[in-house]
Amino acid sequence: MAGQGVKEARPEVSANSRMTVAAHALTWIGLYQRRGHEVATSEQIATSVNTNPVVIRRLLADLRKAGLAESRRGAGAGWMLSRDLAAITLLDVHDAIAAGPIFALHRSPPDPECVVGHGIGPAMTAVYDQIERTLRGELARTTLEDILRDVLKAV
Amino acid sequence: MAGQGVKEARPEVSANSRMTVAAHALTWIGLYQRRGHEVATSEQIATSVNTNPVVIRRLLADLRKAGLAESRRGAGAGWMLSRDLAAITLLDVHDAIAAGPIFALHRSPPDPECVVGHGIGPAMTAVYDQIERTLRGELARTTLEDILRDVLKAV
DNA sequence: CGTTGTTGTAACGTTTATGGTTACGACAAG
DNA sequence: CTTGTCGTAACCATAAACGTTACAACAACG
Repeated sequence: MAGQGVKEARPEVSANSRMTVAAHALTWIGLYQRRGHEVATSEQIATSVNTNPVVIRRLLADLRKAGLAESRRGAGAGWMLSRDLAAITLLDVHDAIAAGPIFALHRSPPDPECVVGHGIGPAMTAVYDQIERTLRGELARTTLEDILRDVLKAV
Repeated sequence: MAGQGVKEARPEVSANSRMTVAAHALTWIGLYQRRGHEVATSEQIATSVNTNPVVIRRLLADLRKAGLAESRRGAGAGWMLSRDLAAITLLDVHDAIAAGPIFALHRSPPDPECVVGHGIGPAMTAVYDQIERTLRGELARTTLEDILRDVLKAV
């Protein structure tokens, strides 16, 4: 090869941890409430997640919009679940955090004069749509109750 | 609400178009070869995709590493497929472009002293692994021949 | 009615993936 | 030797998500 560059290996990390953190936070609140507490603070959750409380508040704000969590203000404030862990699926969480599609079409539209450029969009969309449907089906199969059971089993 | 901010609406674009462009490029080469041409240039492909030739060359370099495409240098150089469109699945393309996982765990490890922080990683990994398996199964079901058929049908 | 603890949210800065562009060396056909 | 194309580095731009600081809003409680 020509360059035999030192700087190869295009990274490949990315990927959203929002789903993980959201599931973590809700599960934490659920367990905390089952142990008799009224509300959980973003500070407590952030300690378990190992991040900043503001990150938790921002994420929980999205979950609240979706009707999965509620918050109370003032002194002694905090967060609680809107419904039981068993009634929240990972699909609910996924939709709540407005996770975008896995794949996307071209950034700028391909050449419409070209047969391939003209037809590739719909062709790929058909595949992507089917994959999204399957993904949603998989996510819908698992509830946060399942997750908590798994978590407690690992102790 | 307090702020009722003007700057809400967390964006949600992202998503990889690499898969789309890779499928587009390979399909284009395949069709071009069926029409009697030996090789396709990155310039021609870039015109159809509506991007820069270097982007195409970079992408095809990845596909070549995976054994899906070959290139010829010198004058009259260009790209060709290593095997027929019918023998290339979207899973092959997916693996070739080294697409990362859909979901990720925490950026920095959660609190291991906390029950949830300790067990949430393995619990979510189990779910994510199952989803990846399903995704791969779906991608393996479609070949570039299927894509081309769809493309030509739309004319 | 003030003190206090917590949410709500703006405003930045940082990191990372990807795409776009320019530049130029390597290479092979003719 | 000329010419056309790949191979790749180098750099900039864009965008998403995270991390952090700051502070107003708010409600319980003395």
